[in-house]
Amino acid sequence: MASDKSSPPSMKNASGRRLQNRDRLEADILEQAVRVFAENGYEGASIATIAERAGLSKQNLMYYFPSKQLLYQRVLDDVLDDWLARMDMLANEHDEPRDVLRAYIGAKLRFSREQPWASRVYALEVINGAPLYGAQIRDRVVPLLRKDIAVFEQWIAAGRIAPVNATHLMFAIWAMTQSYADFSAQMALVLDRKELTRKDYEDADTMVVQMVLAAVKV
Amino acid sequence: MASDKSSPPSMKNASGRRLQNRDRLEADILEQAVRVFAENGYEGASIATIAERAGLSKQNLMYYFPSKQLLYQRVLDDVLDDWLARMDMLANEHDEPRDVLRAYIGAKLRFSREQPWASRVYALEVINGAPLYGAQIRDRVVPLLRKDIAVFEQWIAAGRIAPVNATHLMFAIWAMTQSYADFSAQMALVLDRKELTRKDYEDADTMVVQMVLAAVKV
DNA sequence: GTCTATAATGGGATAGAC
DNA sequence: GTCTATCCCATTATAGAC
Repeated sequence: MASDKSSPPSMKNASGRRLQNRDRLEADILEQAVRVFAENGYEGASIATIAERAGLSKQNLMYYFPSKQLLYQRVLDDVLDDWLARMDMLANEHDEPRDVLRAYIGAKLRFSREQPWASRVYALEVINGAPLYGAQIRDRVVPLLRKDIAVFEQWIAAGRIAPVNATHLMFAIWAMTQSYADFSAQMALVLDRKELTRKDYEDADTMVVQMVLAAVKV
Repeated sequence: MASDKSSPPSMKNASGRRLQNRDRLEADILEQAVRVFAENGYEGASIATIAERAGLSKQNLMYYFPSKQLLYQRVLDDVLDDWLARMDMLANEHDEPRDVLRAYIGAKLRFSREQPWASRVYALEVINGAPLYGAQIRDRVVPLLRKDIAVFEQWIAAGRIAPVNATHLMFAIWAMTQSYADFSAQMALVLDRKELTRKDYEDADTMVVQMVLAAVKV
């Protein structure tokens, strides 16, 4: 096109291309934002730091995200989108409990390993009592947890797993898998390494699966 | 005493009494500080809020704690003092593994229930990578965890519990018990109550003990 | 869409009277 | 030890030129 001169460097096409470009920039910003929020908390994170890491000015960042709170909520939205997509189809009451539990633990641990910042941002929000995001947790996370707990209870009613407190079983699975993101700094100190290795996550998977299956006797 | 006039209202005696008074005030400040840090994170917490809740001016607070960072480190010191005192004598290789594990889980869960703010302040620091307190964790917490892990390993070597990865067993116990403080907001949402009850902690204890004992087959 | 400049606020910290 | 007053800085956010 002849009128390309007034467009940004990488915008070579029409509106589709422009949208793609904007999306790419937003993705860069969000990728840095989740890290900075995880490392410093909401108040401790500064727009300037996020902008600098994403390679633009803070005023320019605020052109894309008009306020810090909107950026933060978008970060949490994306965290939940990713996590819910991974965990959604796992609990099916007709599958073998053993296989479902293995898959569930595996998926949750994989999330902790692949998206530790996402896990940590979410954890920080929950620990603080979810002041900015409680409604979303109530509407999006809690129903999913309850659905999974209901599946556990159906298994118990059908005698397919040992009778345990399904709710606290879910809390236990959540806690153990989540901690490999949230407490990895302390774990690395105990294990005397700079950071957790793939082998550590495999050992974790073995241990957590072993504990859960032993508890429900399958 | 006749010279009481120039002293603070509650100071009725000599230096011993004055010290007691100062200690009392520091304790009030620290009690509020741990809550405010837990609810807002280090950066999100303001000296003014802590001072207001403790019933004094922020300038007056800074007479007792010259800087925010010193106050924060004192809070974490006290958290560790309390926690380490509760957990210290528990792991004795000569006792019955079953009893030691029960006592350990019980003590850690009790700490989550009685000192949720302490748990959360510590968790926030670890999640953020322990930027201000890593050295203390390395020097005070990690050795204790390693000692307990070593006891587990001696039990395994002696055939007193099933062969498991002792380190990850410890991580699992830590994660499950810790989460009843850190994630209680989310748990309360799932359970549809304003906050966790004593009964919830009892159910938690049952579940965690059941999982750990099943995993090590005792 | 990106830049310079700047407003406006909040919070940590200090000075000095009493 | 406590108070009033104030400084100083970081940070969010906006205005307006280009």
